[in-house]
Amino acid sequence: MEQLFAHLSRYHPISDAARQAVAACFREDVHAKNDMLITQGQVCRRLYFVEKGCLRGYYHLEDKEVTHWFGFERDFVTSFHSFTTGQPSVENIQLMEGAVLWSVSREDLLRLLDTFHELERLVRIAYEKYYLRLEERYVNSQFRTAAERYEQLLEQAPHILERAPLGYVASYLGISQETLSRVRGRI
Amino acid sequence: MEQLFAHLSRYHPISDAARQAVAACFREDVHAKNDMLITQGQVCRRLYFVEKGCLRGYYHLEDKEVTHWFGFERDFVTSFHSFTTGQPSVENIQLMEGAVLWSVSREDLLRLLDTFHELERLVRIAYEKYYLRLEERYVNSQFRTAAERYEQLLEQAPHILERAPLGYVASYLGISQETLSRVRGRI
DNA sequence: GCAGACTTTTGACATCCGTCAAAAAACAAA
DNA sequence: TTTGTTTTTTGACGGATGTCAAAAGTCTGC
Repeated sequence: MEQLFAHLSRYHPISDAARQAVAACFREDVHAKNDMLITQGQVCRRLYFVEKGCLRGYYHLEDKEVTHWFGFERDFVTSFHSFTTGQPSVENIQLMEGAVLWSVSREDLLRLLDTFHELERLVRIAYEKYYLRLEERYVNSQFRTAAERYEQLLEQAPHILERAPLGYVASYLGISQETLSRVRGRI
Repeated sequence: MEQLFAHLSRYHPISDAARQAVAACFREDVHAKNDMLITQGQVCRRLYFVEKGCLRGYYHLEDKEVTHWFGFERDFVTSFHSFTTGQPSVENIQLMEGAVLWSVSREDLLRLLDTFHELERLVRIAYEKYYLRLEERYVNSQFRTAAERYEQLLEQAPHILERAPLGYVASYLGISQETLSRVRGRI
């Protein structure tokens, strides 16, 4: 829980009152490797904070799995579309390692944002950062060769390569596993 | 200005007090076709609302221009990275048609969000929607052929094809102009 | 240490798409 | 209309990358 607060205050300071309210809403869960947090078709009702471990979000395209994000320590993860709209998730969330997660329900979160302007602001700022991250990923994928994408990842997120199998990473980068393997061998 | 309020209240209702404060901060500007709103290297200090007209954001990659978004009536546009971080913009914003824009400075906007929790919430909700849009674009670009991307655009944003030259659209889709032309001929 | 499962690499081949160059078409201005 | 400019199309070609298939490597549990 301390880790959660430490991370939250990097977005925006939190008063004691808000801190207590947050503490009352978040709950801790332990998950085993390969557990599914959310399966496609379910509604994702919770937002998760990763204290320990890692997971991935993936969807099915034709008969393949496409991993479109990884979550590690100090990341917030959820099926964002499902969580914000209440519609069934198109993606699956799977534990890549055993993990300790803190989570809050959509209703509790909205109540918190309603009560504490400072938390609404914190979330607004967090969204800004997450948006920038996604935008950067988008720009870095368009018009880049397989080799360039791999090198970019190696620079910007080497931990992904250390903790995720190549097959997942390949689809994350938008290339085939075979191409990624060859690119990697060449460098 | 009425159009701006009408659009804002689609995200979240606005009280009279907030409405007056917003009205005091936004200003109207008219721009001519091909005007540059922001050039790469400048800091983008304002957020723009498009009342009439259209524009595009693009950046340079090697010796090409890559258009990475279009803005039309009722869109908010800015160089998001520069606007939120205060760093020089990597992108250029150019008018594709003469336009009527309403804009607010970063300082005024932050003051508004500080004073009115409801506006902070409105922005938080707007960010959610913009994030989902970007995410969808991202997913729709990865692992899709040129033809699929074009068809997707034809379904989801035909107005882009009606108002932007093919060259801009091609880079927006992440393909070459020649390929887009061929794809288009085949359908 | 061995069997079975999963992951990564290697090879052969086809194809989509980018590039370069030129023609055609559309548009604008005089 | 005529002329010049910009945009779009067409053609020829090569290369990067996907696909299929099999081999090699790694990991796990008994």
